[in-house]
Amino acid sequence: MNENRKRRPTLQDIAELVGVTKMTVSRYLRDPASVAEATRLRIAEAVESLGYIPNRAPDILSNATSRAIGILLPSLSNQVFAAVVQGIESVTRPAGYQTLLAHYGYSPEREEEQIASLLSYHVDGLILSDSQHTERTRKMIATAGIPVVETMDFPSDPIDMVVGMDHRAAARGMTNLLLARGRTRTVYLGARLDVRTRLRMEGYYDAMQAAGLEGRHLLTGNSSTFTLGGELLEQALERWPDLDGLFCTNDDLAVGAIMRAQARGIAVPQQIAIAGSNSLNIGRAISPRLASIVTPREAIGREAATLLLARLGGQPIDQPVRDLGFTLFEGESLG
Amino acid sequence: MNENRKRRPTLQDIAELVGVTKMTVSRYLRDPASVAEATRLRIAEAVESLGYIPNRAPDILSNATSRAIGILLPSLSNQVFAAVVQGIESVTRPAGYQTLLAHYGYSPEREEEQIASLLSYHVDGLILSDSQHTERTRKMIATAGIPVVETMDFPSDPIDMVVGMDHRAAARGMTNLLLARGRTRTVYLGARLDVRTRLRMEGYYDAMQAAGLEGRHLLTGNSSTFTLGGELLEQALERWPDLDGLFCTNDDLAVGAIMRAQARGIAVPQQIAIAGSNSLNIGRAISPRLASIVTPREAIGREAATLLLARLGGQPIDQPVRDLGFTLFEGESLG
DNA sequence: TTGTAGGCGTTATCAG
DNA sequence: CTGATAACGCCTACAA
Repeated sequence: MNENRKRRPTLQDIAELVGVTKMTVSRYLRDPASVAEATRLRIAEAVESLGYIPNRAPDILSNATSRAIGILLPSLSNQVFAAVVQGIESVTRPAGYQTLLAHYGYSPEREEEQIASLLSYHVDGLILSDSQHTERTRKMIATAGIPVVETMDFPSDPIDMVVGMDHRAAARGMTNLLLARGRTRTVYLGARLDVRTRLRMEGYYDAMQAAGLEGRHLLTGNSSTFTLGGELLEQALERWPDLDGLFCTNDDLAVGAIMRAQARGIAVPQQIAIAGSNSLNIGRAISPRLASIVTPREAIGREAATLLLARLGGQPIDQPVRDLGFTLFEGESLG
Repeated sequence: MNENRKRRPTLQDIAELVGVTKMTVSRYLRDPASVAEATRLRIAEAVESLGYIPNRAPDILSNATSRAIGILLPSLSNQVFAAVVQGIESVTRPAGYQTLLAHYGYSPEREEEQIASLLSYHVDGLILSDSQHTERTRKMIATAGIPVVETMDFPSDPIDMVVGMDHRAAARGMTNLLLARGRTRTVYLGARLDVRTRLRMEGYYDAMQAAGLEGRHLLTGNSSTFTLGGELLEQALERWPDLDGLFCTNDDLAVGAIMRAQARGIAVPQQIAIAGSNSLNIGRAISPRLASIVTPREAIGREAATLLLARLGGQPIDQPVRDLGFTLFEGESLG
């Protein structure tokens, strides 16, 4: 349907212009010093004038290698993953690896499609952001035989390498902080159920039960927004008028809850203590500053990329599962 | 260096397993009905058991077409572009087109690299998010001969098609709203200077000057964060203690400024009116609700993708530059 | 319904 | 330092 599209210049076109064979041009492109000076200058000129664009397809076809790695993100709108990508690329870019990004809206089926697509481009490795995958995803990865790093949490059945942190322990820690401040009627608020939300809820219940308290939670399938945090606060208050604390699965919900509380004249933290997770910038800007789990997301990205490149370089990996830990930021919202 | 990597199964492998030629397998994969039933079942089984992964390289190589379009994003952490991508994919996915995402941190040089990379994969079209490009970027795109849509603003020298809105007029409108509320000493706050920040500042000055007032602005090269909004507020107050309004280049800064003002006991909007741009969810969650320019970002994505696919389908484009307009949300932060 | 031949653009390999 | 040849995996075109 688009027969009129100009054919792109190839090595052959450059070669003809210069009067050498494409082989010489190919050499020039990979290492200019490998051709004679006179030839070099003429090729350089021809490449420039034709606006040559390299074509990866033949290379991929014959090498089955691409110097590209695929990154799978659950969501583009979650700040957390922007930081992970930054960490990854701080390692891959200097090493000359390209990154191909794909997102899948937290859906394992969509993740499968996206992985199939990346594999069809022969990426040399994959960095995943989830621990739940379809059977076909696992099989495709096994067939491709490329190294994989699962990031963020710890899969019960790892595909290959893992770089994560213990969300359950972190949530336990944060819940204990709330308990230490005397908050015994905390409610856990969760949105779109991804693995991390569930793990944090488990950590919350761990801590509550260890303290001899029953926990309470409110979940929704909607994706997290600030306004949703406000709505969940209202719902929680209606259901449990005596609540004295909120532990939110992320900072978006938590900040939304703080704002709604303040708008309604509920003092934070005096009447209700509020904690979040991920420690986004907005939690530092709001007053009171938001207590939050500090996730080492950029470090996770860096470490994942480092492991992957090490494996691609044939180095043995002594410790394929790495826990990057976490810290708790107490802020001013716990009382 | 990775000679031990398993070779992936090819059509040939499947064919040998089944006892047909790869041509038959190829046909089966594209249209199972085109193969005899008995053959079909045996091929299906073999495909499954080998975990066959399609390989795009040969196809790209021989067709110079990929059914993929490249999307260039200035930043992964800016919510605005997540919405644009969603709009694009709501059109491209049903049409069977893949999207390849690349980001360039607002740097034209990095944009150039990323575009080169996408072109090397033979994307069929490009959707850009900026109007400033290097010379080489323009040349590469011309050489590739593929359709391009520039989105968000209106380039003075468009490459091809354009889907945007008038940021300058929008900023003029918002400034006029501030003026209508009697705010004559408004300051414009800008962060990392991209084209939109500059256009909005121009719109602000347009309106101030039309009202016979001198404008004031405070710019920084840092990227926008909520805490930065607070800091800029402080700086502005120090420099112009009499300021009665802030117009921020985006909602992040504006929300940060509101929070800092509130923490310092400055009433918004009574003492200082505050406006932002982009109309993110947080502006609706905060109290007072933030006045903001409502940018039709998802619509921009949809329209851009629709134009691009129309062109790829060979349809004539009657109107290659489209203005999707804007609205102003007054919220409660203007007084 | 299935098979054969040839080509897409590049690089590895071997010659000169 | 440069050239010739073959190969990568799939699809189009043609043939049986």
